[in-house]
Amino acid sequence: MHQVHPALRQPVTAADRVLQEIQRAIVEGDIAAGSKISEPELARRFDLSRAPLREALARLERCHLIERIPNAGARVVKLSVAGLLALYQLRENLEGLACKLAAEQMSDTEIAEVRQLLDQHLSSQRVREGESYYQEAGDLDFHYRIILGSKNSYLINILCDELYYLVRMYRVQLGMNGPRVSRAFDEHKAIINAIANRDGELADLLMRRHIAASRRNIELKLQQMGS
Amino acid sequence: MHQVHPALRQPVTAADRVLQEIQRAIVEGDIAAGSKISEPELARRFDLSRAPLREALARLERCHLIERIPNAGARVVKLSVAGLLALYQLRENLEGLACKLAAEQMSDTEIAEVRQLLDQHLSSQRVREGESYYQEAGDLDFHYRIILGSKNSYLINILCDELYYLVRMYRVQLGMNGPRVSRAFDEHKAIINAIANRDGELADLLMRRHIAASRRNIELKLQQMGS
DNA sequence: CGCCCATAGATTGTCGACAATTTACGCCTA
DNA sequence: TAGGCGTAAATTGTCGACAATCTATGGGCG
Repeated sequence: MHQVHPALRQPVTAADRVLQEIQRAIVEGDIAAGSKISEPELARRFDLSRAPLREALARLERCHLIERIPNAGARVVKLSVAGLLALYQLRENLEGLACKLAAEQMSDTEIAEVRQLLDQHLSSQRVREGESYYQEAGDLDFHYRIILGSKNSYLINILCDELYYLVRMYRVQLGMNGPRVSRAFDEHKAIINAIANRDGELADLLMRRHIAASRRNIELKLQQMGS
Repeated sequence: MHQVHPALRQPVTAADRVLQEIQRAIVEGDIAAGSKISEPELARRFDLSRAPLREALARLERCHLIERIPNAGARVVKLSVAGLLALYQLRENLEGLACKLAAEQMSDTEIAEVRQLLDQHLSSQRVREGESYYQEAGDLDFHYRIILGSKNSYLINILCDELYYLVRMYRVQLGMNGPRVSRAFDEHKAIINAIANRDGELADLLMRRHIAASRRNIELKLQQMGS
């Protein structure tokens, strides 16, 4: 039996469970962005001691959802245009690389499975027109598959474990909707086609554009909010 | 007063201190690659309780120096050709990006400081011909400056906090020496020149080649050892 | 003889309390 | 009234002990 990647490992310890709960709470804005994290309060709220809670906080810091200062506590990260640009700058590059590697590394069956996934999304999208949650989940699922397809464990770790929660936080709290939703499907299709043709260079380019378009969408929302 | 980057923050807590000690021990092979980490043993050895030690272990996992399995403990990472390739594949891309950004973001004074640093290295190299430790430290210093020059905090975090200890581990344990040492200086010079000319594309290319050359050097060593 | 299972030992995960540090408040002073 | 200082409260960091889980050894069974 081969070891599954930590990113999709199910929680076994109390720290794992509380981590997932707090992650969800922060990503969905249930715990407000910029607010202070109180260890005693969270410990009471989730009914466990501070030891596993602190373990969870360490991992939250790892995925950039909180910022800790020694002896002074932790704060939930604040969303900003500058932060979004820095994050997506990196994402464009890394997921572009993931595409290039996936074009070399993914097996034909893996590629077929991703195509099947896209067809599945397309049909469910026709039914639930404009339903942004499914789009969100479907988009993530697509990106995950490509990233895993790169077969580079360090790259997988950075994207799936360390950056994606923050990406989701921007997307959930600032919303992705409008005409982007339907276009994203076409872009996904073009990307997997390039990978199927083993054209890593093109897949890289298309993924960068895909992510840049997504960034502009959120950037606009952020600026609208700011004004 | 603005906040310094965590990468060069000095230790304030016991967990910070023991982290640095264990990091050094693993990187330099003082704690053997592939060996099991025993929490009680390390706690005795560094004369502290398991709480700060576990905090340190969490961060060691973050920079890929150990691998943990829930309820089963931690092992020091094993060096391998496959791991080296995956790591350097990522490094080429990320430091290439850092160069591109540095060409846009670094101030003229920052660039001048890096040039001064290189001159300094060159003169000290002439005196200590072939001294690999200084080369090692100097090379790291150069790369750090470029990375910090990118001004992208996520990129800085990944390279300086999460990947560089492992890079150093490969370099220290498998050694960088021979003709590479003197060539690296010239390559550094060419890279900072490209950045000074605000030619991000060239700086990117040169850095990728620089890192690829370094990889081949270590790869050779690893294969010699394996046979 | 090899494989499986049970038990004993050791290790990791979790808990509650104490120590060290930071933050908040009130007081004094200029 | 604004600012600085000292104390008190709260928070974080650390400790030692207990509970849950895994590993290893030995015995039984096919």
